[in-house]
Amino acid sequence: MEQREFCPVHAAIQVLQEKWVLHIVRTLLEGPRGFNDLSRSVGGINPATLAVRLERLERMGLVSKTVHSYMPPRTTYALTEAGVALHDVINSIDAWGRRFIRVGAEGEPVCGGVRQPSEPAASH
Amino acid sequence: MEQREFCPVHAAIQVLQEKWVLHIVRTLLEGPRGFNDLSRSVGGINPATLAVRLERLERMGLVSKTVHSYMPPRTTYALTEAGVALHDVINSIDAWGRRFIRVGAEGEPVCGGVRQPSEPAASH
DNA sequence: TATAGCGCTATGAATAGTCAAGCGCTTTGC
DNA sequence: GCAAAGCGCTTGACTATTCATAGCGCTATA
Repeated sequence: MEQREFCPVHAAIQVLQEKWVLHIVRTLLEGPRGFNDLSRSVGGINPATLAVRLERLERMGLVSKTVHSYMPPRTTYALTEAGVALHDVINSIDAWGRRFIRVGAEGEPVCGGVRQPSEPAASH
Repeated sequence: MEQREFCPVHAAIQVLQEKWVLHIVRTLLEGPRGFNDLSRSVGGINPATLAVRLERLERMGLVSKTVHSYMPPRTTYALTEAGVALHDVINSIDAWGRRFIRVGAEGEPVCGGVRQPSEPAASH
């Protein structure tokens, strides 16, 4: 598509904006997991989609797949060094989210300014 | 979908992983822009998609829209305080990308180990 | 006068993601 | 000893999202 010079930020965003990728990375930062375990931890992801994402992430070198046994099937997915390095990205997203995201009236996320002490905190 | 307690990181990721959102934010961090200008700067985004994204981001409070005149149409989109705060997120993505992303043999992005300081990274 | 540009919206086609079911096989629980 | 649950996925049918392209009314510039 684009023939302009290679821009690392642009490329990084292209990877990270793919649906579920950040969720997958965040989950794997807690430790290696098997396919179904990962699926459950991420929550709501389709196995077909997860398989496609994991294959892409593995080809990119963000995730490493280890097959312990074919039958019974036993596999673990873990982050590579480049994947673990996304810790900083997740951390800054975390900080931003904690500071700016609240739940709106209809459950939709809303970004406010700095938290006012007067405003009620969303609590369940 | 999920009925578990509100998790700000999860919510933040949900917002940021939507296609084009990070690109839009990154562009708007450089300054306010009109619709077509923004479209060109982001590069490759469909106007229909951009319109939907901007409306959502505006409703969320990440982006503010200012209509200067209806005819001729003149509008600018800018980041709110919450949007500007994403500077840190973009920065860490930038750092990660510069350090770990290279171009593979077929033009596909690949994540390698630590990059040599001698190697230059093109900026856009 | 002609052209290009503004901020969008309307189409239909292409692509991406989702749901549900299920495979062969082993372990676990009773 | 036998049923049920779990493993890592795959398949096929469906839906949602994104795409390319065209165009609107109008004005500012050439």
